[in-house]
Amino acid sequence: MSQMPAIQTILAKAGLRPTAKRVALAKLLFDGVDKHVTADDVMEMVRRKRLRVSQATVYNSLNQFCAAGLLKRIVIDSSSTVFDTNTSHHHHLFYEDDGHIVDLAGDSISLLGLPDLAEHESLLSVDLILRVGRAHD
Amino acid sequence: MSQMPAIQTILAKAGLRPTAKRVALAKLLFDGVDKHVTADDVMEMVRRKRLRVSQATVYNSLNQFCAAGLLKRIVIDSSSTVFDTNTSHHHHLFYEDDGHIVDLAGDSISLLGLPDLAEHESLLSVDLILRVGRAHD
DNA sequence: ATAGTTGCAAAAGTTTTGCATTGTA
DNA sequence: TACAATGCAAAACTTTTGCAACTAT
Repeated sequence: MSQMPAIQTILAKAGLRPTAKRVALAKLLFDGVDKHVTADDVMEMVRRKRLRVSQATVYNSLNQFCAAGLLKRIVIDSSSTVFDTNTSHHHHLFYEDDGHIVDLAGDSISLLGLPDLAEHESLLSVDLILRVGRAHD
Repeated sequence: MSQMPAIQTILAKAGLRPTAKRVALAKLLFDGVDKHVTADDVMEMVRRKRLRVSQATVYNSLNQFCAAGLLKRIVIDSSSTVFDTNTSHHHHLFYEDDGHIVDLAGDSISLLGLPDLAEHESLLSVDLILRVGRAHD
């Protein structure tokens, strides 16, 4: 189990003030276990823990965490945005059946033949999603 | 320029009745030039051509075209769904600046190290998006 | 003290749906 | 004729925003 720094430290390093709501949400997210959550998932966690955090604050905080580099926004399905607590370079296996997502180490797959970009352009990210479903046989 | 079969033929092959609205929308989309469009883009095309097709019908038709394999849904940005008239296996370059999308031939990039799947699972699709932005130097 | 945060409700944007009407086979 | 397709408006959802009250530094 990876040892996480104190929540206060995580927020401080990201330049975010450790307010009550942010600390509460960060505790839910940064517990050392990688997670993939939607805003609604977080609302559900908040409800279960009987916390008092509004939906707007959940959305705002997730966006702030993203901007600060604590979360990564992943685009899997246009129905809702998923946030990933694993911010390192990696890929995703997406199970269409139940919607769960599994991380694949970034170096486990190699991509050959990536195109050259123009001088003034840069590759911001390489997003690879493997969609998996039940075999149809 | 690739020669497209008649719209009626395309729809018939897909098992869709060639109704006036569907034919009109199919003409906009399947003109031999690959396109990436959102529902809103299609509404805009409809307006420009002074066609009388409602928003609901645009959405319904795009979904029907997708289900029939005439369009491919691509997930680039969770803000809106993009439909691709190129239904063959390929990848995407996404320019964050202006949101335009460029196709990359499926065989131009090779992926090594794709994980093995369980017996009852199958790989439905391999979606690769290269996000490009202005170089920050 | 001051600048950043929060909650609430409302707004905005995308997509779906119910239902009466119309068109296709 | 029977069934599918259409338009309209309204609903459903996700996400953002304006503003007054509050809180960390």
